[in-house]
Amino acid sequence: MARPREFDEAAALDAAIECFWTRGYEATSVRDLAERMGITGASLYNAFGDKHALFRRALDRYSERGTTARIARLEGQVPPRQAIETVLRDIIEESLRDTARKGCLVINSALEVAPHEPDCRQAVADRLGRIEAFFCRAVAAGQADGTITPVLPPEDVARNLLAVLLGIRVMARVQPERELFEGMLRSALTLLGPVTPAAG
Amino acid sequence: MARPREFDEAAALDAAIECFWTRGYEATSVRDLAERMGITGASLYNAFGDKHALFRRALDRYSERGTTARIARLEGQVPPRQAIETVLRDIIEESLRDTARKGCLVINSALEVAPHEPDCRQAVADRLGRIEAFFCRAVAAGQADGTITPVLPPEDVARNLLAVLLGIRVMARVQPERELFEGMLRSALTLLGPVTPAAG
DNA sequence: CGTGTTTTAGATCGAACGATATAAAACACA
DNA sequence: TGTGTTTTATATCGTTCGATCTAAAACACG
Repeated sequence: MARPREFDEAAALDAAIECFWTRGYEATSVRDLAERMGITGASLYNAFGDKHALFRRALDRYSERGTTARIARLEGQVPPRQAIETVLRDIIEESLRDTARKGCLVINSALEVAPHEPDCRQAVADRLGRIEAFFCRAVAAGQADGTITPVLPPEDVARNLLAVLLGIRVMARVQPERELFEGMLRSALTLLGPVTPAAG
Repeated sequence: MARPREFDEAAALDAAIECFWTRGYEATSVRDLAERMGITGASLYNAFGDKHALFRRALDRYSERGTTARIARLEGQVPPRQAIETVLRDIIEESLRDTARKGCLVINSALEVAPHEPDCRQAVADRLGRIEAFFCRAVAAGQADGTITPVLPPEDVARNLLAVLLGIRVMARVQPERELFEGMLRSALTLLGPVTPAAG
């Protein structure tokens, strides 16, 4: 019983994601956002509240469609070792295609926004915790079915895999290089043991 | 043959480092900087040029006294394996004491500033490249004297160690936890092989 | 076809931004 | 003790910031 929205909220959020992703939170102005979202400043404030609330919406939307979503699709569908490797290889390829050096919005926000905003910090910590937990479950599953060596605790292997993921995301914003990324991954995969567990 | 400086440039730069380190580049205003540096805006611009030039000076000064300096002091003085472990353990302890979640200025700048400013990107890439090169030299030296297993190429081990360093620095800004940091390190050190190479 | 409600567009708010102009103050050198 | 030069302090400069006001436009409902 009122005038309807003239813009697609999802598309507008995608445009906001693009802005925050590329330039960061502080360097993105509300005028930048409104222009890229194809709406006026008044509509932006009417629909989303303020800049910070819009950022939270953008961060949440990005999170739902990022690595966490890929993990949900892979886990249980492919063997654990392959799931781990696929997640990290996809991030490597994405980072090498990322000529604008956007990196990952969650991890960019981890450094720029999270330390000063408790709710963003919680959201970022939650996402990274889920990734670490996935790695841990996958390693444990691989150890259970014999495809991953049980000499290391799955928690520690998962932490190294998380470090590799974070390392790739950081270097993607500075100097994306295939050999660097694949070297990080190769050594981490060594922690899983030989690919085919040679029986005797 | 003129009026002398009334402020200590080094101390002023330290104050500027503190500002950029804690709040980041964009969120730090020139007025914040001048106040913390104990000088007026006019003196700041007269002495340093503009905000970006001051940031570069601060980043350079920080870099000279950070991990790179510690590496220079350790390398050649202690066994390679111990040098690697000391560097990373120091970063872990520093991160756990870092209640303000400042992390590392170089890596914070890697995400916020480097993608958009070629000269900062070059400076950051140079610093991280030096750290990776140190890890590589240390692993190679350890392999040469038999204290590090030669089954992995030193380049790849160095890349994983760099990823662990970056991972610690990222998580230090979000959620510093000893078990996470030490788990990253433990698994990376596994790549070096057993501490005492058991003969037969 | 009014009435009520929300969204739109455009103008603009006060505050803060990076940076500068001006002139007095503090030195080196003659 | 003048002269030249740099640094200092104060008061801004014009711009942009995040956010809001006003009123017209667009719908649902009666």
